[in-house]
Amino acid sequence: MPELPEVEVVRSGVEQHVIGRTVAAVEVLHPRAVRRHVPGAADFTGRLVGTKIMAVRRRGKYLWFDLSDGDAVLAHLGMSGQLLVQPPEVPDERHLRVRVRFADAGPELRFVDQRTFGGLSLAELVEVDGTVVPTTVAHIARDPMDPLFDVAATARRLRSRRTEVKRALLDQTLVSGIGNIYADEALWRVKLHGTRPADRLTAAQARGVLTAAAEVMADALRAGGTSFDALYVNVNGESGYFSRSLDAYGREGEPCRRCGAPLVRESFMNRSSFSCPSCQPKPRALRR
DNA sequence: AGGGCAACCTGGGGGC
DNA sequence: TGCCCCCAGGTTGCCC
Repeated sequence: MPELPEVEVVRSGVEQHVIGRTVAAVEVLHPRAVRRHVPGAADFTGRLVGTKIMAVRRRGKYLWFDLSDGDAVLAHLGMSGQLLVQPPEVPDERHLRVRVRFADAGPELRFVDQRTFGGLSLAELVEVDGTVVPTTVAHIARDPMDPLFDVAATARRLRSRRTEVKRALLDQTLVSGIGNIYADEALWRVKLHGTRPADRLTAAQARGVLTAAAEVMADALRAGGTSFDALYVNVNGESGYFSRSLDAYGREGEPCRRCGAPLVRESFMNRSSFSCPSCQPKPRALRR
């Protein structure tokens, strides 16, 4: 499942293949892929044709293409989305949703998505806090790898949340790019249980978990992006499988790499959380 | 206002 | 073998 590192791998991979190229034709093969583009598929296609791709940018898990007309194509991979650069003669992928052909007749850009949680849309650009982003991304916070990410300020906001720390880490309006996998990894690194109340963390703990998230992401990025879902494939069609195994996520029953205790899996928001029962003790019941 | 949570999807896997 | 149910999970939108 693509989180920030996977999306960055896709961004940097796609960038080399599409910048400076003019869109000649767009084919929407599944309407759900452009459902976020409210004016509809025909509008999406019509406005995209003839524009040139100027840049490929990212914030958190969102990716967008700056266009020569001043707008942008926003892409979100959802849980199974892929952006592939493929020669036109390559047969369509089973779950191909959108195809972008270029005027130079070179490789196409293809959006492939089995579970259809992802999608593309067109948006105007707007400046938010000194950075230009698509209007539909204006509410998304800077991610931990953003050069302008403010650890101290985000830690203060984190400590003001009356919720559990893992919930807060997954809130893209507080800090973006962190999904279920990297949240568990960051919490493991700083020995905090995900149900710890955010407003009971010390300033050092709050800064620590955010810094840990950035470090986990940097490690994953160096390894080419984590993914153990065969659905995730990078821009060249190669699996981004992380050769270095994770410390917490998916390791139920396996020994903690710090203390050896078997990790446990707990249900959380209809999904799974993995943690070390010894290093990351659950908070005692708290009186407020 | 802000937190919590159902709904949106598909395919793989387990149980029977 | 086949059917059914569960599971994975990011974001939105709605409820409280």
